[in-house]
Amino acid sequence: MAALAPARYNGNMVIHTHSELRANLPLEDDGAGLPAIPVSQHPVSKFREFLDLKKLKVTGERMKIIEHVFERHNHFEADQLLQSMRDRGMRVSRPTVYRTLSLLVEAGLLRELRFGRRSAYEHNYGYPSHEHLYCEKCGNVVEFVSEELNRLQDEICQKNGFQAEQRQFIIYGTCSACRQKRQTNRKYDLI
Amino acid sequence: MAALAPARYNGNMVIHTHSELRANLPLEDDGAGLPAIPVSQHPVSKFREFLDLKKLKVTGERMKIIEHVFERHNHFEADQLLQSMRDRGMRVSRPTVYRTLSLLVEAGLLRELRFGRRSAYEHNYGYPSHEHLYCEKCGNVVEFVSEELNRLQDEICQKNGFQAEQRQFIIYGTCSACRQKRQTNRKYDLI
DNA sequence: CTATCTGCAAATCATTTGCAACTGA
DNA sequence: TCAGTTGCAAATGATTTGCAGATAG
Repeated sequence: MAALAPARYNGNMVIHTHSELRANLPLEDDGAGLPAIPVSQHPVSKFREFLDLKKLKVTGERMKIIEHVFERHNHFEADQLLQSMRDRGMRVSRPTVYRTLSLLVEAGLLRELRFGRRSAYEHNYGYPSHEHLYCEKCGNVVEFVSEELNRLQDEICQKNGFQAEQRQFIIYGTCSACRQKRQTNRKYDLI
Repeated sequence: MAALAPARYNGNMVIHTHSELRANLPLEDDGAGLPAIPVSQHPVSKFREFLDLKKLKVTGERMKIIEHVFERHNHFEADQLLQSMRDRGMRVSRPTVYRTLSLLVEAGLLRELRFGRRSAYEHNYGYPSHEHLYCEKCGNVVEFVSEELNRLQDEICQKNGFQAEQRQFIIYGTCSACRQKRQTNRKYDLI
């Protein structure tokens, strides 16, 4: 049994909705993600509201970051975000990226994930609550939604007088693609 | 600081509050917990077997560490383990602690947990698989067992062709004790 | 104006590694 | 004997912080 999440998270996402909502989706997905939740405000205006409330400033850097982050639905790490912004010619410093990510989490716009030692982030606004299957071989992530899990959590929290703020349910293991690869390798080994 | 709540039993769910995980606190624990699983071998002999299989050596340091770790059922971090061993006059270096913890995880004797940035460890041999409620206010952890969750995991993995190696289900929030404290404070605020 | 930001360089902090001396099989 | 270990000091790598100059409101 390997240590927790040795593979570096590669930002690839394969999305699958748990069957309570949709029966057997193909494992490969177009990357569009789970169906978006209709929200009344754009994340940017939500963030402006938050900054206002906290008496913080709406700066060019903060706006560049949030716009970049909400362009696509994917998981990313601080460093990947920085790199991807720089690739597009947007100049921001690493500390500012970290500081802004913290604000976005505090504002409820992003959710922080810990697959491994580094923090990963994903949209928390306009995107349904979901869980993750993390492949330790290739670092891919599969998302799934389970109503049953919500129910189970409510039940457990109620019994313990616990007020849940958020949860992290990650199943670590080997994805179907990597299992097949392995199977192939095994055949070669046997020859 | 953290008063231990008594173990509580709720139908199928067995709940137990563990001692606080903060790095600055001693490794004290009440030693209770979920009911132990009967196992045929002592963890130490299991470890010896593992070392043998891997052609690794049974050293004094490794034995000191595993004996210390399996004396009590509690969660601990690498640094706490080191400190607690030193307090008892056992000399081991930090790198050796880290290296041995990795081996114990690899051998299936310990399970690695990540509540925060540091890794925490708990017994995985002779102790049932369980989940955690983590209080963000006081750092206390409540363990619980849910058969339903096992079933749910199997179902999800089967549907995704995913081979689960392990899982981490942590609910973050506020425990009942801290909620009550807060309630009390709130009353004062209102006066 | 001036409280808040930003970027830089340096600090932090858990964890890991290179290496020379040691030790179990 | 000698492959595998240990402890030390130093490296790593993600994240954070102090601070001087920049900027939003």
